[in-house]
Amino acid sequence: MAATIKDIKAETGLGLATISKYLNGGNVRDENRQKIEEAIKKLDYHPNETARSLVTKRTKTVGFIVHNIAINFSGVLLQHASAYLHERGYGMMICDSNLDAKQEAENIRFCLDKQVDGILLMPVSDNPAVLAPTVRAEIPVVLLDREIESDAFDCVTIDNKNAAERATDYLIDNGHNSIAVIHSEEYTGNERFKGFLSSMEKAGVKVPKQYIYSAHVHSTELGYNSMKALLKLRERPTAVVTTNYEVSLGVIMAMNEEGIRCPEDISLIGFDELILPMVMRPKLTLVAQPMEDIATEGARILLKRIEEGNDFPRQRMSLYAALKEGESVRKI
Amino acid sequence: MAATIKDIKAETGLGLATISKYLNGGNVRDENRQKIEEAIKKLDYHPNETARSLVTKRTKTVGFIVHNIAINFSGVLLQHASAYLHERGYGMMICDSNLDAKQEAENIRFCLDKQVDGILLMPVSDNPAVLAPTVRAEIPVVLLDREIESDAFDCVTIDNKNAAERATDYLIDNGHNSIAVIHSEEYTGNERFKGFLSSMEKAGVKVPKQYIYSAHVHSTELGYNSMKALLKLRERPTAVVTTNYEVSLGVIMAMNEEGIRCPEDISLIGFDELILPMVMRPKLTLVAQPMEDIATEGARILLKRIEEGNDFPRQRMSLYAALKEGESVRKI
DNA sequence: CTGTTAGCGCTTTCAA
DNA sequence: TTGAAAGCGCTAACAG
Repeated sequence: MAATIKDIKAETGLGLATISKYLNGGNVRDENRQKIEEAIKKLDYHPNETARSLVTKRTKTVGFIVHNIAINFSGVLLQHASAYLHERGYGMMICDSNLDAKQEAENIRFCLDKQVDGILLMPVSDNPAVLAPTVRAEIPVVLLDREIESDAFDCVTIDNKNAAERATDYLIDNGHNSIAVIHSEEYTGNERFKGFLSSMEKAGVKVPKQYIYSAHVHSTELGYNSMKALLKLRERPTAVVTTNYEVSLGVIMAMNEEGIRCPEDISLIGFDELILPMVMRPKLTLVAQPMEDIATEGARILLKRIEEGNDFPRQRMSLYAALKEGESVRKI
Repeated sequence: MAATIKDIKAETGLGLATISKYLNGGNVRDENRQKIEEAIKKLDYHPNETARSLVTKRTKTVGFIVHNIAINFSGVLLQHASAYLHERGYGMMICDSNLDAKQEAENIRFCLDKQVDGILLMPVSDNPAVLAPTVRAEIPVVLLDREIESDAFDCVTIDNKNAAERATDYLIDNGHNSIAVIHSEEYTGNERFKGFLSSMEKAGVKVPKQYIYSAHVHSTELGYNSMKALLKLRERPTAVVTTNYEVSLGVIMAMNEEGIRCPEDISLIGFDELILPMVMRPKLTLVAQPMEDIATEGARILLKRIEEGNDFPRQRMSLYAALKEGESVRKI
């Protein structure tokens, strides 16, 4: 059996309170401090965090609920959030919603039952109702990557619409006006689609229906199938905008299979500076999300709410995402 | 404040023990069962898992310590392990060692302090000493992906040496005998390197020194730099074996930059069936690790030890990794 | 600065 | 089946 504070008491002859005080950084007479430290070493004592949590009502653990843990984007966010939290003594309970709103709701309940101090959520659902239990439990939630229509939660996203608009502007500035778009109907996909439309409208270019592809969620298949379809058209677009990393991969697959060269035959612009766009040839021109900032800002806000209470206004951060020029866009 | 079992007691007039029994699936008179269920609904009661853990000495949480959470391979393992564990009511506390042995040791301590019931570890260090604290705490550990020289821990890996040997055999069968290898000095890198050498020896082919590249850890840079160096040689190899996914990416980057065609100019064979090899052209020929099996077998063994105790022998599973033919190897 | 005491919310004997 | 009581390991008044 692991040593408890009582064993330290027996070993040192001191009172429980003194030992507890020492453990929590309080002032203890030097002589006693030494005794305690010796006993701790001798007995290999480590405080039981469960017991501690029961009385402090703090678990020093936050839940991180991810819409899809298998994708690279999540891994990078996880990495930065986890580094930030660990440095501050917090652990991270991870839950994968697997793109399923029902699983997401279960995950929220799960985290609450585990008494997490707060939740970092990359939402699947856009329904604020799924978060109702967190409100009742008075557990703060920070939304990452996607927003939910509700002023009850902090959130950290990028300027999705604007970023997509700038990306499309870039194509137009390079002489393109026959541009297709492949997007999802998720939050980010929709916002980015809006940005695309806005740019096209601004430029006075009409977008034919057969140049718009979409599906419920972002996926490699969506990109692949859409690109295949686009290539069957009599009038092919000269450029394609994708609203997500996986979609870009699918598009590239399809282009490769059909022997289409990029950017000579068709230009491409996408999202997210993950490993592939750097490895690919040509280098993909893309909108680079500040992933580290999204993660650490989200974690920072969450810890602030946990440790300083709720008496500051909701934070809705929209970070700037820069366009990084690669070689996948041809000047016409 | 959240409702407690005492509130249920007050609401129903029943004893604490009866309610607790109900919560834990015991037999309760139908009439009382109804009362309890009503009260639970009315008060929105959820058992406090922290309190529960304190008395049962079970947190129903396992630690998952990953050598590097940012890479795709980890994400996929995480996905499968998390699905398996959640289904069985277990949570997952995640820690990233960031390829640093010191952080790994801290993570182990962290998990132990959080009273996890068991640990899934993708190790950075190959020193069994880092695991000493888990032995003292009598917390079971299952090693994933990499082994540690010690008969104290279960582990689930693939037949690394054999897989690399088969991959190299494949090159040789296709007429190659001028083959370079790029590996890390980590466990998997070394094992796979051994397999490479074994195959070459079997075929009676000598490997010149300048065809062997290595570094401490697997990385895109290692692949990139090594390939660049290889391409400067007067006598270039006709094929390259890499011992890891990231390394392959680096190799491909270098080939692209130098305008080397694969497999026409140089053939390539690598590890791990993640997204890139499927998107690339040509499709990469590779050793596909059974990632789902690694994760779920590891989790299965861990839960078995947690729930059934330590009275069964150490498990050292070495799963078979199949060679998947792509188009990156040319027949000579 | 130190020690006693009373819980945190739950499970678990044990007797009824 | 039920309930009273003890206690998991710790912190937090409070009095000394």
